[in-house]
Amino acid sequence: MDKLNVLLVDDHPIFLKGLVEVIQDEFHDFVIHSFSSPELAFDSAKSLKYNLAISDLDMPKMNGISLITELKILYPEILTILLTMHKEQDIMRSALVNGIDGYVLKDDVVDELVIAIEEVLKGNKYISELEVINEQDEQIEELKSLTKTELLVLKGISDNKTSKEIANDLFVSLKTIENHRNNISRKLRLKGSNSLLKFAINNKNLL
Amino acid sequence: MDKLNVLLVDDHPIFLKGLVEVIQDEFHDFVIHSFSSPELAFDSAKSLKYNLAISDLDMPKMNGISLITELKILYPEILTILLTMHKEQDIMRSALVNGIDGYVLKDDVVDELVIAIEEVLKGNKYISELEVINEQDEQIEELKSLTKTELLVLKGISDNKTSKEIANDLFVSLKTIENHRNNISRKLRLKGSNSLLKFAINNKNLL
DNA sequence: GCTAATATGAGTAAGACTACCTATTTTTTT
DNA sequence: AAAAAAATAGGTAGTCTTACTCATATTAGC
Repeated sequence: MDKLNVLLVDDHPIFLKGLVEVIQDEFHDFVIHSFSSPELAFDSAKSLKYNLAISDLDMPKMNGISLITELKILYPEILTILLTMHKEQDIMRSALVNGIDGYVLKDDVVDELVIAIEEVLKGNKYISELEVINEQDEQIEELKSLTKTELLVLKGISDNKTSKEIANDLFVSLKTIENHRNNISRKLRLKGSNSLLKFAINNKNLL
Repeated sequence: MDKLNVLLVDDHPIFLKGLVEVIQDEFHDFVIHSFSSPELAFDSAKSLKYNLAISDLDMPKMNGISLITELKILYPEILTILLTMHKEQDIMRSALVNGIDGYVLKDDVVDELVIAIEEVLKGNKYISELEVINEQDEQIEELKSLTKTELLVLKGISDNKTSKEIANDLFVSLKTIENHRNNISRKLRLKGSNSLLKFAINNKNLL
């Protein structure tokens, strides 16, 4: 097997170093060139033909998908793997649409990345398994089932308002707000003292 | 100079590998033991005395501050450096309150970590982006005026426990916990419905 | 040893939230 | 137009939290 030129890009220098180690340990026939920015990586790709590119998704200025799209224009046959913190399905799907061959979650174990590289080299696609959905994620899914008014109430709660204050804000009765609270709690499967308040504070960023 | 036992903890295996490389490259007299979870790290610390501990802040279950607090109980003279994505002031302040010696942002360049280690070994404190830290937020300052038991109660509240549950945990009367809550609220100048709960959740990372 | 701080526990009252109900009006969907 | 969903509001009971007061035993500091 010939030597393969491998392009490695991550803006976190320490992570990048770990990445080089992990990959070189496993694939002795790789000639790895690592870069801490997509711009430097792309510059290098202008003068050196790469067979495989492995890039972080979230980087300043140019993101991983843009970089890989550019690289594909230069070398249409280049194989590509994206590394990311995101486990969202739509980003993954978007990655595949953009001609990415592999998609690996950053906090997965080393084995996962190795398998991904092997599969991609064989010509297959590889996508990290979706994380098991936990309780919290389920609840966030349920957020979509809330009505406009319920979301308004939840927003009020997350803004440290009492039911009485929210009632005054919305010009309705305290009892109406209490009913909304109950309905929200039922939809989100929340039980017990102040569980709704806790949820609202912890998910303030979503509201 | 004697060999130094260094404990390294990060739940991202690839980053952890990079970390080992970077540190070993620079400090040849370090005997580095790396772990992917605070629990494993702490178990190891029970049978081996470490001189320096470098840990990620955000990890599942036990966080970096808790780990380092526990390690300090075992080895009061241990030097400690926290790695984190967060540049928030309150977390940094909390780190300092908890006796952490160094605080380095994960995406900083390698040199920064090396400098941090060198400074901490000299007995100095090292904090990334010093200028961010300034004394504001009186409430968080007032945290220092809380007694041990009051902090325990506050921790319980931030862990979503009711007064009744905390009372059971600590084998005291519900009334005692209610009194502690009142004393805490007075010290932190908190007033109104569930203000203590809101404070506890919002400052969970400090407790 | 004396004093202050801490931890413990109780009494009482009020306010807030939860957890069920039922019911009417308004809006949206089919 | 009929049916479904959403918003409104009230009842009742129970739990939890806040906000005071007071009291006592233990611990820590001077």
